[in-house]
Amino acid sequence: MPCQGEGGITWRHRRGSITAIISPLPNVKVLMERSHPVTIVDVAERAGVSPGTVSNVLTGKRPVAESTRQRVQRAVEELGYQPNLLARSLVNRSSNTLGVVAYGLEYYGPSRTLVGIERQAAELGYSLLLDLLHRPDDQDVDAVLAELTARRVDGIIWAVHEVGDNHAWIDETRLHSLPPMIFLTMEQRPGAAIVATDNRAGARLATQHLIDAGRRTVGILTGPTSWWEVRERLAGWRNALEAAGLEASPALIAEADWTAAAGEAALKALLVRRPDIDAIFACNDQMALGALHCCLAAGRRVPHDIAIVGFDNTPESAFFWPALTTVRQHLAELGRLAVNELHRQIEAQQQGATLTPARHLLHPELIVRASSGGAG
Amino acid sequence: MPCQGEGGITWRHRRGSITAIISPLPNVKVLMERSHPVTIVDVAERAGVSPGTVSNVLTGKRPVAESTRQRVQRAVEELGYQPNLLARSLVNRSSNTLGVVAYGLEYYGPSRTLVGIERQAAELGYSLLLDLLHRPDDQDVDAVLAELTARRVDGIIWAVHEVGDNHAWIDETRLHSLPPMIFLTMEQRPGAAIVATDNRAGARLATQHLIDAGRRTVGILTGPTSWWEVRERLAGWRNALEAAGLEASPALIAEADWTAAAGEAALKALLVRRPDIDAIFACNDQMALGALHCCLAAGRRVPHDIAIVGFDNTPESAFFWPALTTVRQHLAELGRLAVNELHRQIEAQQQGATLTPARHLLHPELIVRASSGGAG
DNA sequence: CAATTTTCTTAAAACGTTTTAATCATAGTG
DNA sequence: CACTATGATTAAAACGTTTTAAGAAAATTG
Repeated sequence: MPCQGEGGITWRHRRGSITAIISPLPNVKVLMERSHPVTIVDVAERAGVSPGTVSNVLTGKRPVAESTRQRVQRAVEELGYQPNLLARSLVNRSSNTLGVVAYGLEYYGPSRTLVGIERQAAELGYSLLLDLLHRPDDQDVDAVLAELTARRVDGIIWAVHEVGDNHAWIDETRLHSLPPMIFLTMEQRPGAAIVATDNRAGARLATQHLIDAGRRTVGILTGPTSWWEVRERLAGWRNALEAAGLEASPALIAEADWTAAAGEAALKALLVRRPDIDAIFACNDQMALGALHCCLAAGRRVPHDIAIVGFDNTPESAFFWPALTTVRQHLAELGRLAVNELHRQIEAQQQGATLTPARHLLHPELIVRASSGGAG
Repeated sequence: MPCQGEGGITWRHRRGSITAIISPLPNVKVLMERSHPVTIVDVAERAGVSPGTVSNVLTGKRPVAESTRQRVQRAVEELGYQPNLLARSLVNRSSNTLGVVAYGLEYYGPSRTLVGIERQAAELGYSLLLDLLHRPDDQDVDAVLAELTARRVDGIIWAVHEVGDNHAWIDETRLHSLPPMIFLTMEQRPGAAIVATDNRAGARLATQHLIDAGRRTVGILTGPTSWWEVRERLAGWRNALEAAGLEASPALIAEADWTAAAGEAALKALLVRRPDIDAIFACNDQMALGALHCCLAAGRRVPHDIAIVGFDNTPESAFFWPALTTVRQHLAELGRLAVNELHRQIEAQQQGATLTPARHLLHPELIVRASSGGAG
């Protein structure tokens, strides 16, 4: 029978023992030279209780007498005990960790979204395991998913743009063997929760603004059409123009690769084909910058001869020359929402329920500046 | 004695059993309705060996007969077994994980660096645990460090700018209770390994370039001087000017907050004070953009009246008007180097050795474009 | 005051791996 | 053939937690 009180110790010492120097002053103890990280057993010994009781104090899941709680707390502090989350996760079958698979972190959108994800995750008590793809379309995705499940993440956020057929990577059966998962910017399909910006609405907003400003021949500068976002923005552009009875033909479309350099070149070629263009909707701010450059070089005044609208509202866009009218996405909010939704799914699953996967669409907003002539 | 061969099973079934449907076709087995994740014991049962042997096959750390290896491999595949890295980490006392503490991920530099970190980490087989600070200077850093050590990361990368006295957060005694750690962009001090861009050299490069172009009154547009990087760049600017016998007085310094907006305002004020300024070194590209804007608005021609050089070489900088001369850092390389160095420290520590902490300084390079008149 | 409930504690069994030391074949020696 | 190497395999003990079921002490009751 374990003896108690007076600091009696019944738990066996294992491995290197703790050398405690008890200073002459009462209640002041200095620990030195621990040869191994302190465990819950060490704390239990010092507090004269069982490991189970220490656990109860720490997790607060079950009642414990005030006096022993204090004794344990003091032992924890004196030893500088830090629980081993690996062990805890192992027995709990939950790591309090979310996996984030992302692409293009060096760009504005994804990094902003990641910040939102991290914040909300931290708020809900999750840690983040980060995996980056080097290309959106050709990578061994199985390896990263295997890695994440091997680490027993509670959920996965898929923040990779839908490009080409990469959405086929994770089919429904695959999804079945994975923890709860949420997709950012990916086309809706059964069994998967989604949080995304309404790209189509954003493009409509931009195009309608140009139409309202009296423009009649609105070209579009797109990213690669293998991207789902691009196809959505194209659709929005087409919608707005057709609704206004204006031309929305392929002849007005120039495809680039998201960069300012390519944007400049693509617009240059487009203007040769269609010198009558009096407005451009660029699918991101960088290509819009390239477009501004192109116009400047070609002697076309912005916005007098050509009005330009971008997409993203990067911080620099307000300082382009002229300042860029653009579409703002709520990127951090997107990330927060994704985490919240994922959290819901996780909790539901832990309680044995299954939620019907939600689908959130965030509405972008138009920021009017000089490049569209709209700022007056 | 455990019976072997013929698929004899000696390992007890625990929890929900595996229901295997053996199809009429030989060697084709379909598994259904597993009620629990498959463990190494399940694999062992199916292969008719002990868990220890399965472990030996999987880790390859000890020899195992070819025939049993194949039997185990097949069992692994048939069951779709995925090792539980939490359990493995627990017994190995190493999680194959690096903690990354970062700030300002929404900005160009940090996100680029993170990409470099992630790549090299993936290459070396580490997973990344990401923690973001919301501000560089006032946060409970203890909590994030505790979290990382609780998850038993093998090492920590500190990618937070040194601002104010935040370097005091992690003093040498604190460092002693942490896993190996490497600091990005932090002033050298004993006991800590460092990888950073040579900011001073970069600033010298930029300033010297302006001097060589015949400028005589070179102002500087800085970020907050509480940042270590800013103080370094200021020093480089001063070095170059003093070496050339030119003025480097406080009257030529304008402080802003890294944004284009503040850069524009700060330069405007500076030009009122010192209308004789004929060149500006801006401590990042965004403030340089603000500076361009300011000059444009004030009717000062760039580079004719004022030459401007930035810092960072953001992709957009080549498309500013005029195209921006700037200093390029090798940000991704910085991240890779940090991981490599940290990896060295980790390996050394695991072998009981201690490395003297290294200090890498990366040399930035000057990218000459139109804004300094240097492009011809 | 005996009987019963309530409140705290605890021993022991998980969780899913790896590792150590021991066992057991098998093959190689003299 | 007895003996020793050699190599493959295994039982059992870690790793550091939480949880379950049971037990002990204290508090409440009749």
